[in-house]
Amino acid sequence: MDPAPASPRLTAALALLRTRGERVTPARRAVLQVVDAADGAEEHLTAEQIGARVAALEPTVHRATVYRTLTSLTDAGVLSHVHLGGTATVYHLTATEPERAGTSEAEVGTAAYGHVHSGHAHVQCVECGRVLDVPPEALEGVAARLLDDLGFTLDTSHAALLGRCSDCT
Amino acid sequence: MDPAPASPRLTAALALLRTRGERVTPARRAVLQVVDAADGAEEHLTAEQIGARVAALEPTVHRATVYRTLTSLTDAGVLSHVHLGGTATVYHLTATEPERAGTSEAEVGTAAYGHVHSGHAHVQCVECGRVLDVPPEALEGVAARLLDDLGFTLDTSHAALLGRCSDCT
DNA sequence: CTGCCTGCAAAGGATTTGCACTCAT
DNA sequence: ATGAGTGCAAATCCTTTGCAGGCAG
Repeated sequence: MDPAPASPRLTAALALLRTRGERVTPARRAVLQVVDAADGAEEHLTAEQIGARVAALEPTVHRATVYRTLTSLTDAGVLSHVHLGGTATVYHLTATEPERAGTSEAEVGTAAYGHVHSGHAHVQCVECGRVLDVPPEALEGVAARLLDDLGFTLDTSHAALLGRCSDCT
Repeated sequence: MDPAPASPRLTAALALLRTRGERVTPARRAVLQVVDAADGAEEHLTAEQIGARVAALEPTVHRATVYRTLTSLTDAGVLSHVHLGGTATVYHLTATEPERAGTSEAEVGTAAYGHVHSGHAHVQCVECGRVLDVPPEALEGVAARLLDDLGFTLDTSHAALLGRCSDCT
């Protein structure tokens, strides 16, 4: 009856974690669960926010542990982070493989573009802070050019571009 | 005999400052002088670094004042900042008009951070931290697309893109 | 069992704020 | 003169670290 009995991505993450020789503990499970849930809701959480939710979910887990966990899980490749607005760093599960979000993405109408995960790039509104996902292909041109001209390999999903969203223009 | 008797840009900045109804004080002069000097050297300074240099230049100016000054000068439009690597925020004079830096830029300096100025976009190497300038036009494609699809107005010079430079690939 | 991971608590570093005073205008 | 700007110092905020004990493997 629970809506999300055990996200397949969460399971995969835990498996990967063990593969990497890391231990699976309650704290790590809680962190991954929180991040996975946020991913599903297209939310971008900072270390602090993750800490808060973990605290709500598993009060025995200490803040410090959350920070250490985020670091080790990222090192292990289970988590990835994106730098937003030059200020915040948000975490998400490292998408092992591109998933097919059932939703009809590609739409522009409302707010977001598509979903989180994989190689998405991000843009953030400097006014309202909202984060929008951008299909990686949107940056292909720049990426190619940077590689050509500067030999610079662009990581399209590591940092957010800034600007103003339609609501704040 | 001083190498930089009084940078025209510094003078202009001070003038603009007054125009905006802001007062010209020793502290602000010092901050602007430090930032202008760094600009000339194609350096990117964080608030903290600016604070350090101001302290060396004008020991009576308090750290807190530097922070407040950076904020007000930015609000006044005299200074602008760029977010690097998603972590650091660096300041530079707002280029009132595109200037011709005598130096042969476009090239990657030696170590540290590189470059500044007007509408340049920035890319930063996640490995060595080096910052490269990118002509704004390189992002025109993305910018157009974001505006079209999302109504998002991209600010190409506000945040740095991340990746790996040729040396660190 | 062994040592990786955790809880706790205290340290740390960067930025901010209240308040009274000073100086630019 | 008059209030924007400043100095000082304490207060925050977020994150990290040293240690001893506990649990995963």
